[in-house]
Amino acid sequence: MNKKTCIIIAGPTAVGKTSYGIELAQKYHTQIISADSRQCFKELNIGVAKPSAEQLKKVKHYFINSHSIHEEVNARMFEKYALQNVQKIFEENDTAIMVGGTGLYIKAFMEGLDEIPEVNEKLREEINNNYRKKGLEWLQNEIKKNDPVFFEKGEMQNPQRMLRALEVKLSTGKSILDFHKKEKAKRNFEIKVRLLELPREKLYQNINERVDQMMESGLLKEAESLYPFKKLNALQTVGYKELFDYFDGKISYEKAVDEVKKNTRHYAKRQMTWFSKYLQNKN
RNA sequence: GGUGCGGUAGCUCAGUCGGUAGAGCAAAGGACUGAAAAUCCUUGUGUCGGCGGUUCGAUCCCGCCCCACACCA
Repeated sequence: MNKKTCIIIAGPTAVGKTSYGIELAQKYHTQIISADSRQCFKELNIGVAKPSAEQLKKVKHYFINSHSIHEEVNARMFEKYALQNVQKIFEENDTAIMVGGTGLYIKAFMEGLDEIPEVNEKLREEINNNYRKKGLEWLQNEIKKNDPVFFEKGEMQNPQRMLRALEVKLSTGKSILDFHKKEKAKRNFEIKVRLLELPREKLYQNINERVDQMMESGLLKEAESLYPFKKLNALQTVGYKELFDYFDGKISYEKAVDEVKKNTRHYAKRQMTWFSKYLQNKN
């Protein structure tokens, strides 16, 4: 009996994952699960370099336009979503394709995230509000008082991690770091990885050109329509937040476009760092 | 042509009352378990415009030259 296989295509933004993935999916007559934390939002189009309507017609994509910016999407949720849908693909195919640049999501799919109990919504809000009012020092002190393990080993300058650590500790009584000791999850299918790469210079050129194309395609208008939602997590996104700053009069239009290019380059670099650590070409 | 103000890290500039220099931004590297296109950490040697002079010692003082800007002719 054939063993089911998921081929994962990963790599930095603007390296050419989308078209390569579609090519491969057509070859295997199968479907694609996107692993992109922003392309899943139906309200975000031009700025996230989503596959075109034409491309989406050629091959069915899961996790594209599947969610709204008003919903909460995260790595845990993606893991479940992707596992469920990869099984669906396997019902009719021996091969499934995953395409994406969100390293944590891919890792969650491959190895699983450790089981951590749900955190009470009110507690989360309370902690966030306190942090907003009282600042980093307050957060550091709270961690010091409540979670000595994290205080010792965690990132004590990184509010996002600290906020998460504190909510976990306060709601479970255990340090988040103590949840991280479990083994990697086993999957009942085979995983192959194809890491796409380009010389830095070429990649950066692609990025700069693509941003110019996005602006020509009407990204400014798209961002304008999303401006009312700029506080949402989904819009903490390169290509939008810079234009919001322009709308707010903080920077000029030219500066905003330059910032989009620069931040996209930084983003690509972070992806490359992540992938070089967690993924190798496995065929 | 004259006067004034400058020429210091890729960019904007600070500074050294003379002992070969430092910030921000850019750039590079790294981390990463429910915000991950997020968030955080690390990294600064450069003929201090050129040539002379003074000095034990000049990027800093003096002279000349070159370049940029502003104003006056």
